[in-house]
Amino acid sequence: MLTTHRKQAILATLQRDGQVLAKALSEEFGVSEDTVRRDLRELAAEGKLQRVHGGALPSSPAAVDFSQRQGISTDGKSAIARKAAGLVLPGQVVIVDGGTTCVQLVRHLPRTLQATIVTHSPSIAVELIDHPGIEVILIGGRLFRHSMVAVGAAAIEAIGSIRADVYFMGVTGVHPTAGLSTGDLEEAYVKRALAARAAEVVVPASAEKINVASAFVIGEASAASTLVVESGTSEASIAHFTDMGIAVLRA
Amino acid sequence: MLTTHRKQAILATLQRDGQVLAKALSEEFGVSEDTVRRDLRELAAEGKLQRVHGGALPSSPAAVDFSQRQGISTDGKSAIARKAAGLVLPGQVVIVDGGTTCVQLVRHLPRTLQATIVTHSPSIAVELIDHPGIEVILIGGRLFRHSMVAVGAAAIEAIGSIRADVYFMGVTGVHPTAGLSTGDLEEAYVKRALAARAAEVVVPASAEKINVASAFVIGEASAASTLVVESGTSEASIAHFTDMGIAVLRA
DNA sequence: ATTGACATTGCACGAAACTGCACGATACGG
DNA sequence: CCGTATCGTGCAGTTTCGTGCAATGTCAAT
Repeated sequence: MLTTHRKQAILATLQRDGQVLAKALSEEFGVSEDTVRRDLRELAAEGKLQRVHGGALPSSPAAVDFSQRQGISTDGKSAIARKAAGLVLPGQVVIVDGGTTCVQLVRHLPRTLQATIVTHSPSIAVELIDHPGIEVILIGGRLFRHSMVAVGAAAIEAIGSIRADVYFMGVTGVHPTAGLSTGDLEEAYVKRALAARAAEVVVPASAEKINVASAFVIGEASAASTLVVESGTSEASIAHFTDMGIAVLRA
Repeated sequence: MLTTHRKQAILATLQRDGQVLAKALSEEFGVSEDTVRRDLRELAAEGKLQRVHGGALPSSPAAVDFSQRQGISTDGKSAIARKAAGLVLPGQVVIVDGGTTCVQLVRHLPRTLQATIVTHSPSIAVELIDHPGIEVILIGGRLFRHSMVAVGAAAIEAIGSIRADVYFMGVTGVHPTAGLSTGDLEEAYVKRALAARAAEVVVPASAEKINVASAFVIGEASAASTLVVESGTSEASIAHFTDMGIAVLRA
């Protein structure tokens, strides 16, 4: 394992969980705690995180609290979310994934919208409390801790009785050949099941996800009928996708 | 648990409630009171809070988040919730209803508790994000708008595969003859189904619910194995329930 | 192919931090 | 005034940390 990869993984874990423990990291990567401590020290020297006894915390508390917990994120992501939200038509049945981008998306839905929203994310459900016109269908199951979405057999079974017009799928990577991917196997299964039940699959793809392949494959890139990308995305980066017949919207 | 994280959590709790008690914090974090006192002393030295006998107060009164505090009643309801939360034993499978009292309840669960919590309320699920030892099982279904809990056939079916030790049932009325009742028919069905799957049913009953009958009956009062009432509740009001063999705890 | 400079890693060992317990002191309430 | 709860301090056990050092791997120049 490359040192650089390990450091990136540490930062990703930190971003996701809000904290990391030196001991847990050493077990996860199969290296000694000394090596992890060295990494943490160096990352702290670069200002990427804040070193504390036993592990590390984000350099600025706001970084994790706002972008992860409360969903406030970059302008690009917000623009994508707004663009994607505009695709929802009154009366439609819409599936919405968990994840920060999708939380943003439902925040951009008109408060008066009449629609049915299906979700396996409690966070999404809570966001929709004050949308009186929206009927919310919650997919149950075991909650996967990191992303707080329902997964497992119960979720898959419940999904079987859904028939939706659009599915907004959150992914961690969109790659021309490796396809759509995410960081957890169980999540991949659920996303695949959801995609099978929707007439259209829309993937909000912020800049850092384009041409990236994560550990677990959800399906071919063409499983997405539409990609929503940031306005600054280069034409070359998206040419592969348009060639495959995928519609690409710029936010 | 990271020391730094614990201190942050103490400050967050202080911000939310306007005060913290050393004893309560030690139980919540699963550390000795000495450790909590040390934390409080150090935070006081940094000026982050004001140390007082028994706990701590915000350094400046203005620091208290009043908007959040409105939701946190320091009165009987909070005491009931704390008392009820204390009934949960490590390793148990616990069903938690929706409703404000139950949200309070999970907030009082120790952060280090190892347990499985089953809920049909997205709000409860979201509250449990930062309890790493708790596995959350989400019951899906159509979300009943008023109380934001899953109801309907899908919820009933999912409940059928649950087997729990305790069920914390939120009700709007507890009456000696009219029994347990709530304000919505669908909710009544779900609560009945949940009660059937738990070995013990605990009903937190704040003062305004005692001897009240709402529109839809969940079951006989004796369907509850335990009532948790406010400390000021008169002996006469609860005599009927103890006569029925229901345990009554005073918060 | 060999050599040397350099980076990376793991281990050893003393230092520092964290935690819980014991004990006496202090504050609170009746 | 007294009993109880809370507090502060000292101390020991454990965990984590930082540094020095040796072993291993990489890469380029010879």
